[in-house]
Amino acid sequence: MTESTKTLLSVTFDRKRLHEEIVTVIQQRILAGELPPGERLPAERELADLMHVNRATVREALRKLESLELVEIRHGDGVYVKDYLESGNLELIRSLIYLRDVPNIDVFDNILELRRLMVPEMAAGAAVKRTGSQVAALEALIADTSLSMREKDIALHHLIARASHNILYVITLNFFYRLSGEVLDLYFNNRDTVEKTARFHNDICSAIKDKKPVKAKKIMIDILVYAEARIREALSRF
Amino acid sequence: MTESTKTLLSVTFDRKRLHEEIVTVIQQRILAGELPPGERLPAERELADLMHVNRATVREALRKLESLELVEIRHGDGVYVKDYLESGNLELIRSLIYLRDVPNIDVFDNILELRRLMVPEMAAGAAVKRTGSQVAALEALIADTSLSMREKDIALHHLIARASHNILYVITLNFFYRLSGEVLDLYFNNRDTVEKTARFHNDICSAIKDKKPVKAKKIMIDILVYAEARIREALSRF
DNA sequence: TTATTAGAATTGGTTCGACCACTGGGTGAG
DNA sequence: CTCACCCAGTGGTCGAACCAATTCTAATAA
Repeated sequence: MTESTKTLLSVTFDRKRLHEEIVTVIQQRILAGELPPGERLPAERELADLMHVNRATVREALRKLESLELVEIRHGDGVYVKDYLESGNLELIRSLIYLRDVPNIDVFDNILELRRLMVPEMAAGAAVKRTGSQVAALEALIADTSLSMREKDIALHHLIARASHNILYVITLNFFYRLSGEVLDLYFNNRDTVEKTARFHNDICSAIKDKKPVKAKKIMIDILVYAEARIREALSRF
Repeated sequence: MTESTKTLLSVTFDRKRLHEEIVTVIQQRILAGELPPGERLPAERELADLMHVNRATVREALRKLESLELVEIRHGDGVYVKDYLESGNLELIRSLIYLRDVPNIDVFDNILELRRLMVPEMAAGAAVKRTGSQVAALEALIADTSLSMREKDIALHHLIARASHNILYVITLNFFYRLSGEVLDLYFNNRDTVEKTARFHNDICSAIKDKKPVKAKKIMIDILVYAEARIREALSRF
């Protein structure tokens, strides 16, 4: 009996591991501003008592909060809240979206904005730097009939990111996709979109193969504009 | 006697906490490809024996590796290596730069490339969305004489990021700065640069105040091009 | 009185040993 | 051969103890 709460955008919160619950509790309080930067958290032993868990469990939670750059742990001193606007990690965005029960649309807009800036540039980079084998991989992917259009689309973006030879594009793109699972379901649940996507795959692949960065960029912008319109449309239904 | 190793770019590795050393060891082996994706790590108890530490310490290390998305921990099963190119975290970039003893210049180029794409766009966004109080904060910062030019520059970029009203710019920019501490020292250790920076601060501030996004973007591109040239110059001396 | 310093109290870091909870695979009943 | 069950292995949590770094306090010396 796994207690799991499914929410919009398919971010699944599995309340199983105890230390994860502790992370959630403290994280939410920090992001909500209840624990302002500079504030000192109760001692580990005290937190353990307060939350009725073992100190080791609290420590594992603190380890996570530390790697999110939400707190700073000082040996012999204590645990202090950091200003996430100055030190925060991209992973925080995920939590920020779900701060309240309702997804935070502003943050989602921020993500789409950044995506629209980066992804076309990434496509242009791929059109310049792609290797022969990367073109082959793209063509093989497009020819593959065993995948759904959604899987294909994600894999294609991943290949393009790698072809751009900039690992930051690869990692950032993964971040975007990790955040938008369920939205993608809505997006590809549409005959028009599937057709358009297939055409897009062929076009972008050709542009990259032919080393036409400007063309690749334009194609990417077009599909993103279309996709964003669809996504906003789907989101507005909530 | 804190054992601390200072390296280029001022990333300081303090080998103090035991669990952090364990993270480093395993992380390096994963990034170096010795532990390929899908590979199963030894059991916690076994790792503890191998590294001559307690299991609790190993667990804290695994917690960190998990939040770096380098491994997946399955209750009752084991710990498995993930493909960091498909799941990795931005924080990984930091480790990737220092995989070998020598900084990885390719990754550094990747960062500069992304910065050059994002920061001008961020400036343009700020010129459109900035509030009155944000302009006031910018002007106050420029007038402040108690800060070094370096501190001012970082603070100014931070303010511009916030004025862009896109939290992803804020967080990504922090990431860039966290990565380039020592390079900035080299950069601002130059009279010409300091003068140019002061002028830049005034120009970009005016453009944002006057709501001239195109102008703000151009100013930002100019200074970035100049800065990159300086940085590469400094780096080439190593 | 003021500055210094030794030590006590606090807090994070690590260790040990035990038990719980989930998984996967093997084993025996049908 | 199939399936249910069980058990060994593995991660998750617990409790208590001790080590190590920091901070605070109060006694001491200038």
